[in-house]
Amino acid sequence: MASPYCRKEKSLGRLCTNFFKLYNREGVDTIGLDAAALQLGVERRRIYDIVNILEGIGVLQKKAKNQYTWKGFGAIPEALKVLKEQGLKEEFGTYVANVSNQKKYALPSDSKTEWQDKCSESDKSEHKRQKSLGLLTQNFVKLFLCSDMELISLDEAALALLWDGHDEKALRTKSRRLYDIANVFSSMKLIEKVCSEIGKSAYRWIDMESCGDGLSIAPDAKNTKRRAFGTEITNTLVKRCNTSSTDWKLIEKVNMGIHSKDNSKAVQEEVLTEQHQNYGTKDFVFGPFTPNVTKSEARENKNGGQNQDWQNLFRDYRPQYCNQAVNDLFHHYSEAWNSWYVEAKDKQQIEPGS
DNA sequence: CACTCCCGCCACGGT
DNA sequence: ACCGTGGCGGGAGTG
Repeated sequence: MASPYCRKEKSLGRLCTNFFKLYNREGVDTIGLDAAALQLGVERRRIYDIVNILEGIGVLQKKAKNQYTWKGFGAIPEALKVLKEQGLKEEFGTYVANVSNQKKYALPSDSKTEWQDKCSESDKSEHKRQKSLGLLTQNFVKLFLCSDMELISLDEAALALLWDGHDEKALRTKSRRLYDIANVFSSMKLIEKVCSEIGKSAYRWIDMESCGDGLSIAPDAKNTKRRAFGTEITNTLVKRCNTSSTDWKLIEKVNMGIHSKDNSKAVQEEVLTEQHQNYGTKDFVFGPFTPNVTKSEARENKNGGQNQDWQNLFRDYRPQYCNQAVNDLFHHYSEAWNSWYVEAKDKQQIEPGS
């Protein structure tokens, strides 16, 4: 039912986690934005945020209108490598260093635009790209990969990447995007938030190779707040102020094919083919194969026995959660989905016309 | 109060 | 016109 508003539940980081739970598995190739929004229970606008950030690090690639190709975590290392090369060429490291040393005004605006406007410019779409979340994401990554700074605060990142030399208010506005990116990255365990005693928080890049696949749930000895991917994949659809007004009716309609917009058919098909869960009630559950695996039997990853070479994992292109329990869960779902799907298909043939 | 960042308005470009 | 996309910043939530 209408749960009370909880900001954390609605965070981009959480959404991102859910996004992965939904798509980071075998057999996923194309992602439709409508379906994603429906299944994750968020507005379309938020999907754009996630997608743009993920595209920046190679996890997704735009395929067509409304559609993205899922490249998966396996694509990250290569993307990072490219970004690092670019960044080194553009001398990102020195920029951050300057910023952190001299605080403001360290970055001559012309030299900044030098690398921000690397490619052609002048044309409008390029200008737009310069301000895009995707590019900011990539530049943010470069800061970490190309400087030898252990910790980078968002302030510093903002100064390095967004400071135009005078407009402080604009800087604050643009900085909001860095928070977005940082949250997504945190949920992916690409970076980690670290608080100094002064209360200042900064981020540390997590070297993926040094900790298993970097995307799994860490053994977590320290009090680093690493997030675990749970089993709930919808963001609660409770608005900040006004309660209710969830779209479950719409979801049901789409699922049942009685939505009246012309693109409903497409959406419906998308949902039908993509969704490996089933829903129809307000409280999202995993449909006909509700997990009976709350505590999965496989739990032998104690000593990080799987921390072998994470790149090997990717080599056979089966980037999965290193966490066995989550893996098993997905395996369970896809199995269940398969059987359910076949069953449903048969039924449809028997009673056509829905 | 400062920091964080959700939310949705609305501009813009493509169809 | 309409729709997909996504920049942007107001202001709510949090510590």
